[in-house]
Amino acid sequence: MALPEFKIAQLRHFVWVAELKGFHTAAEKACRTQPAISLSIRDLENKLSTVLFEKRNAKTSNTELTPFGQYFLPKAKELIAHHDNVAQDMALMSEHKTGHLRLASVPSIACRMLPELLSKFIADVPELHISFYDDNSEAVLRKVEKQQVDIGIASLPHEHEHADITFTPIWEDQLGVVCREDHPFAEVTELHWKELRKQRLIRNGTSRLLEDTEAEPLLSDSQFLISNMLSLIAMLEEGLGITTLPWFAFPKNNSKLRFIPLTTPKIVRHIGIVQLRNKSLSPAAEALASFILKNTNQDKTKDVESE
Amino acid sequence: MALPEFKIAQLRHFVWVAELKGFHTAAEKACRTQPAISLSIRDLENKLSTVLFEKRNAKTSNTELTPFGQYFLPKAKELIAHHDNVAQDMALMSEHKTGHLRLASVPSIACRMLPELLSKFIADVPELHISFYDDNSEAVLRKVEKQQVDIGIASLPHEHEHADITFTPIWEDQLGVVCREDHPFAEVTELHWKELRKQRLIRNGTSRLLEDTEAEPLLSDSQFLISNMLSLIAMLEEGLGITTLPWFAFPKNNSKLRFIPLTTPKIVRHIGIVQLRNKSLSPAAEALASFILKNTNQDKTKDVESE
DNA sequence: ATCTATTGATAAGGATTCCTTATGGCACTA
DNA sequence: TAGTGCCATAAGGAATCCTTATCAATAGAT
Repeated sequence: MALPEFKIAQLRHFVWVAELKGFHTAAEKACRTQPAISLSIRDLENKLSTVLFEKRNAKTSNTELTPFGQYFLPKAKELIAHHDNVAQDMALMSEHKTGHLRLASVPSIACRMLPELLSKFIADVPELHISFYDDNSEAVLRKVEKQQVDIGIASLPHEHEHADITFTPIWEDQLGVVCREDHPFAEVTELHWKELRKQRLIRNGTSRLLEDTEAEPLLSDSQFLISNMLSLIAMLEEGLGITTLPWFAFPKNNSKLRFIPLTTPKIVRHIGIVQLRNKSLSPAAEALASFILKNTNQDKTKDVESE
Repeated sequence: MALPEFKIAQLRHFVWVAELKGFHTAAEKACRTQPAISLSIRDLENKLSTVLFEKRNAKTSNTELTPFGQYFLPKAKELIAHHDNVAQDMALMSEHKTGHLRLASVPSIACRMLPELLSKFIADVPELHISFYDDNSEAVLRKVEKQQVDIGIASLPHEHEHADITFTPIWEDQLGVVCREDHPFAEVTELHWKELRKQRLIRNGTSRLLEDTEAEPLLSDSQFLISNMLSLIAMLEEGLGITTLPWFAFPKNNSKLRFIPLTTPKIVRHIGIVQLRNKSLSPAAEALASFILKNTNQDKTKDVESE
């Protein structure tokens, strides 16, 4: 005979009848009528081709298990417990309350936007584990492609258009000039690239944003390249020169430095969420993506213009 | 939301689709049509409120799991395995191929009938564990009452009628006289109790069967009481005297001794299966009981008369 | 490019299962 | 001997499952 296939509800009914010693109380607990429980138990007995409960001709009016039923009871309970564990686990998982979320982001967003976003996001999901990596855009994209990360935050260079990657733009990050507060530029509100030619310009990791723009000549003018951001800031504070930075990379609350938008050319990099095309996100990643989307839509451009 | 309740078949479908990488092959394996599998999976996805399989716009035409599905797969497999373990175990149990059977019997049946019966019974149930006890009828009954034993083989004294015990008679065991082959009785085919009065009668554990019969005076005539059966036989072989024994207690294949039925009074003890009333037997015990019944019905009386 | 074969999704109907209300039978109680 | 509490049974409706038939999309072949 083929192995029977138990239904979880059926097993629950059995356990309840056994433990509450009665069909009526079990029916109550199961939110069913008593005949439903009767049929359920009978079906189970047929599957096992054995009787589970003694016939009630005993003096005690309680329904009692047969030896076979006693043998079955603990196993049924274990099976139910196992099922419920899995069900609960999967429910938590699909409500992204648990699981593992791997995230990579470019440093500027990581410093400026993510701290607040992530702390809000994880506020009500204490069981969710998050692995975070920060790196430049290409590295972030690479991690996404290699599935080392579930979701990435980066800008999308043109050479990546071909890849199996979906890009959802979120932030617009405008390039500007950074100088010390006592620099003549500190007082102006916008700058033309040609105004920079007389200045001592320090290149940095973000300088290649100037490539393919009319301001490209600045790159060859430049004498310095400082790729480490902390060193760069220190040099700028020292008055060694000026540099160009995207707004998000400009350190927040820095009192010694000023950020002046570059208006000609206006260079904007679009930063957004990067994920593998044709691959669904885990519920947690999905939740984070929509959370970011929801919590940034309204101030997408304001962030750039304000302050 | 209440926890979802998975169906085992549904989980199987999921695992098959995942492992065979396709709905059609899974449907084949499940002996269902492809739409059935589609619906089954969709139902599961609704329960989990998540998608399990990537949409098939990928270049590879194989259906692939989502990360969530990958996380679910091993758990689903474990749950199915657990279920099947229990189902298999219970199936074996209900076919009495496994489990534990505790049996007590009076020694005569234990020696004369059970060896053959049990060896036949266990021939095709190698996983069944049997615990066997032999003792006199009262002790057997006590073990049954105390549920130290699932089933007993004994005769039912009158003082036990009241108890919660069911008795199914199987064998009729006739009392007879045992003497050495060179004794004058050895040649006769039946005896009257009065013929024993001139003999040296040895009492034994079974002698109380004579109580409440017209042959009761024999008990007070008797000079010896030997309760150990082996010693008793040795004494008889030595020609020390004669005794009364039920036929089943008379050692099989003993060439020195003879058994002569006592015809007046004809004393018969009924031996049968003893079990607790209102308590079902385990499948193994049930099987043994009906096995014994089936394999002894036809020669119930023949055993007593023959040889 | 068109055709074909294969894949999964969808719709509609029938079959099955599940659960309900109503009722029956049995044992214990008063 | 009627009453009460328990489970079993019967019959009908509701929900579920599974089928056939069809669609839509893709990949490979001609």
